[in-house]
Amino acid sequence: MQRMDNINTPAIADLSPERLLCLDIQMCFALYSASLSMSKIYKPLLAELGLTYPQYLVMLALWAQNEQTVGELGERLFLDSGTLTPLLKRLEKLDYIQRVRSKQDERRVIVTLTERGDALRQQAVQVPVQIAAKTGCTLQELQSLNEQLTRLRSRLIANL
Amino acid sequence: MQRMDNINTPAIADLSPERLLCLDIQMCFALYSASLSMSKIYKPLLAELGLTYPQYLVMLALWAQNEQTVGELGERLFLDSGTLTPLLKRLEKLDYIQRVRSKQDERRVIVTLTERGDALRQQAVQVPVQIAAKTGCTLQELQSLNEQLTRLRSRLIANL
DNA sequence: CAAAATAAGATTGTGTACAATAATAAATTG
DNA sequence: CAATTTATTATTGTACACAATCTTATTTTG
Repeated sequence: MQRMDNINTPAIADLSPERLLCLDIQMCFALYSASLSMSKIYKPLLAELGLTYPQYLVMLALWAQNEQTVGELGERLFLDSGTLTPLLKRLEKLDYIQRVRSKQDERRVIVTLTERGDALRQQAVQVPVQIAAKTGCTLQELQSLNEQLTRLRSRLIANL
Repeated sequence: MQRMDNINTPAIADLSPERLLCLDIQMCFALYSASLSMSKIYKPLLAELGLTYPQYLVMLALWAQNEQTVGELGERLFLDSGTLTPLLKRLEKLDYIQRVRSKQDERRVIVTLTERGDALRQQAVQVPVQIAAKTGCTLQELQSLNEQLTRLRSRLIANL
């Protein structure tokens, strides 16, 4: 059943500017502050692995699929080379990854896990277990939030 | 009715590490990337006001209540002086705020809107209207996300 | 094939975030 | 009341984010 002319869901446009302003700001701020709080929760756990939160995301992407170009990593993580290049250089200095220019296309830089970077995966498995306890989320909440935020992100990116 | 022994909501602890890892990571990444996408949506609109997104949040806090100390702003926005001090200096250079040491307690710095900063409010009212269109959220989504994210943030901060 | 256009990363500059530390002021306490 | 402790903000250093620009390599096109 498609949505009918809906009495229970007033359109955004029908709200008073004040109410709209209030809700919109609240949601955006909730998003912003929840995201910062989340990275603070991760910080001490990731510090044991020598990683920051964005570095952890890159490692997750590489553990899921090794050998990706900078561009591919950027597409998956929604980050550009200005963010990734220095971050990847730090991961390289830690000997978690290797950066090698492609022979087929000298413009591309291929990022590969080192042995040490691959081994780190075993240690990293415990991270989300400890995080889950700290977030105090039910499975429903995790799933629901994940879906809503992913949908939101899609719409935002489509309108950039 | 309090939650009973619930067949429909398996506990986090009952999940396999793989599934937990997957969900947890997805949610955290969704949060992180949605937050970054949101600030990208705001950026061009706020640029017209000469503001960054965190600066906009500070202005919103001051429009809601003028004359706040650095500490009070930090408590509302979940930011510390290391972030706020340079940000406030930039807002001061823009002549949107004033920073004055309290006479009663020389440790405190009181932040006040300038005439220009107060006037900016009129221009800023249109921002959330334009944002709402771009987010493509229903009222339900805004409310639901706001509540969920605020609850999440509370739990995260309680566990820092 | 040479010139122009496009693509992929790197670099530069600005502005957060935040831990750690410092500097100063106020409050507490022996 | 002097010494210690605590509170408030500022400073320093590291690491993102990202716009704008640059460099180099590939692709397209006349």
